[in-house]
Amino acid sequence: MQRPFVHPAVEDVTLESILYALADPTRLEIVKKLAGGSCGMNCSMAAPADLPKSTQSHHFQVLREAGLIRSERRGTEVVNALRCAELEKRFPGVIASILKASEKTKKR
Amino acid sequence: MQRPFVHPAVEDVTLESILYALADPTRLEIVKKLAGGSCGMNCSMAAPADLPKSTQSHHFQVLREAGLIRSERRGTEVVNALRCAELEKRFPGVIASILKASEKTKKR
DNA sequence: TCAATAGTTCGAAAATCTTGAACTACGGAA
DNA sequence: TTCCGTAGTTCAAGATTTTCGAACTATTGA
Repeated sequence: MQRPFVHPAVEDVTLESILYALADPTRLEIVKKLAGGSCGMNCSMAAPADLPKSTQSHHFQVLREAGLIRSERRGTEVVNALRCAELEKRFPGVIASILKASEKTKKR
Repeated sequence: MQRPFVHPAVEDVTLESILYALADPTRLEIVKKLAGGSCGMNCSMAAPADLPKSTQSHHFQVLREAGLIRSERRGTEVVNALRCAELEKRFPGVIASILKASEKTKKR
């Protein structure tokens, strides 16, 4: 827990890592939830309720390393936030259109 | 080879299957190549040159079942084409923005 | 009819993912 | 301050996916 989080610079974020991160249903779920709330969210808040913590942790790591989220330790918890603005600048429309599409799709 | 190809109806295509299919570097490469040419392309044409045929075949199957491409047998070969228009209607901007982003990224 | 081309199928080795168990860090209570 | 609970991480191994060689099928052209 002491190791600081590593976030890639926006210019180092690759499209592929983004797609890879979003291709997992659980991670897409997390991203959707983060996109919903305006401010950051801790891990257990953003992840599906029944997901084992070790799996949670793994998914957040993938999202972080892909450059999709920014994580910050706040006491005992970790606050995660989507890097929307930066990513929109780097890959215009990609995240936005995916999030929009995912909203339309979810009511099923 | 006799089995006919199965293509999902547009309305059955899921965002997740699309993202999953595109998240693989090889498959993204294939999709980019298909998006480049205006008409269909056979498998070996669209796939990276050195990719084993069995792997090729697998990737095309994934793309097909995800709903990204439509494949048709033409004599001994299979002609593949992106289902752009349909997908644009179902998931506006998703494929387009990804393709655009991938162009920007590729020059490296 | 035969050979060549284009792709598919199968099975097994290699690579990834998932998760329980044990652990670390921090904050609050006593 | 020490102890407990909460939040998250790490590790290792079992489960799942991917990859790809080898053998196969279909179709075309000679």
